[in-house]
Amino acid sequence: MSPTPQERRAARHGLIGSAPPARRGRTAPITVEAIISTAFGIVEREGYEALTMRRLATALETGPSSLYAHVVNKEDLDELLIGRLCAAIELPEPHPDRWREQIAGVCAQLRDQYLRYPGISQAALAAAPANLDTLRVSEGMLAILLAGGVPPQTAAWAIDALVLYVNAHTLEVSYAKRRRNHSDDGWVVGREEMTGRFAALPDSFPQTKRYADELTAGSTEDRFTFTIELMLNGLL
Amino acid sequence: MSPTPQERRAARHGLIGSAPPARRGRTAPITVEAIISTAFGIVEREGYEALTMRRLATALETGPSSLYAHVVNKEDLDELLIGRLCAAIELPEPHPDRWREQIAGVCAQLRDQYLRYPGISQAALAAAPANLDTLRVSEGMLAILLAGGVPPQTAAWAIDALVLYVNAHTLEVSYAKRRRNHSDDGWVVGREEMTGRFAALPDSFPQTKRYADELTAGSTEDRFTFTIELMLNGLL
DNA sequence: TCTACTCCCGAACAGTGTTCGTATCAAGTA
DNA sequence: TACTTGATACGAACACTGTTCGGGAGTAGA
Repeated sequence: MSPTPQERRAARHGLIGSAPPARRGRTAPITVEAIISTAFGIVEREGYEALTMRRLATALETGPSSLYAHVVNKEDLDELLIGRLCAAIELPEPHPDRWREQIAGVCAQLRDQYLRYPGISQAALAAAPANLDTLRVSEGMLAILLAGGVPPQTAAWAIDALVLYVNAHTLEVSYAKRRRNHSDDGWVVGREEMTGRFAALPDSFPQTKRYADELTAGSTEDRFTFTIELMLNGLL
Repeated sequence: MSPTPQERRAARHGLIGSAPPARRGRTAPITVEAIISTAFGIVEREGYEALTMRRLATALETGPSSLYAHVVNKEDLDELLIGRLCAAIELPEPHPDRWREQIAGVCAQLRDQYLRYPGISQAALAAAPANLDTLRVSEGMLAILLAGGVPPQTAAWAIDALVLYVNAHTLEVSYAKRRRNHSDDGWVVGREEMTGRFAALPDSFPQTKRYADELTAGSTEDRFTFTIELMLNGLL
């Protein structure tokens, strides 16, 4: 008996490994691998919101129901995607003196991956956090922090905070970019117009008016590194 | 001519205030106020994912299309909800010596509001960040940080980081709770089973196995205050 | 050749947000 | 009083979404 998608999912969560199934009489057989790669292609080109089962099926030249032979759910597909995404993260060998830049580097890798596939952080936030691939990067980050002399309890909680922030930050950036592309409304505005709008606020916003420059300063990358460094500062 | 929903939205984003429309021949006239309050009721009882236009319409004893006379979009409705939610935040008078607890208190208020309406942080993350109500709490937090002696640029960026983390944290907690309620699968497990599962990992996860206790330690509230304090530590 | 067993997929179901055209009703005006 | 005006409300429909079911197609083994 061939594995049901549920069994595949269980195998992914556990440690069982099975041989891949043989191909059939299609031009390109539908495999979990093919599903994942075309899904990534769709997300990279059109964003995560465009990744629907139908869109994915037509990209594979088939119907939506064919996907459910290899994938339990859309939720399951999302889990596969973020697992694959985490598997691409390179974890450096922990070096006690360079723990800060090493952690920052891993976070930057995560950010780049998430931004390469816009909106996929939504799936990352919703996904079960016990996936084996996500656990791998947690393990790597934990090793770096411990090598740097961070206390275990602090390190454990800090990792959660860091990846949570990376997820949220990339999600917000993707939303902002989407809003900018869908610029049907005049709501999304540029930097200088934002400053002017802050300056034109009623007097019940004194600080916001006064520090409009600071509030709108910095690229998204600046804000990202600022926050990461901010969290890293308190670890020792 | 009565205001279209678009005009209402523009009025909310700007500073124009208009008189409420007169009521009609319904038992309870359908107003933006009624829409918001019943929407909050639905989210509080059944979660944000249950808040659909149809569900909201039937709760108001009408059809889905009737809502679009008062609300532009579902996105617009979401914006209204998080605006209302932010309006309920009490901002303390800044006290230079107590800026840390004051900021932590505001964050805790935000967290409690978000957790009271599970899943609504999703709307908060997607919403345009320039809403007047959200700007009010930003103004309040900025005032507290400045009074505490935090440099303006640091304060401005820290506020973004803080509210972003609060959003992400509450969203994750809501997801976990939903997963626990929908416990059709046996995937969601308790604390001790989580620890055991970590301990049973393959040897490629040495640190995770070794520090399984630390990784699963602490309530969600502990982790929340830890991260907030972590970020606050680096501000001076 | 016949059977068993995969894999695959068309059709349909129950949802979702949203729009269009129309009906209903209060107020203002001749 | 009769009539227009204008806003409010809503039924029906459209284009989507994820998902399930029953059967079709084709290979592998007996």
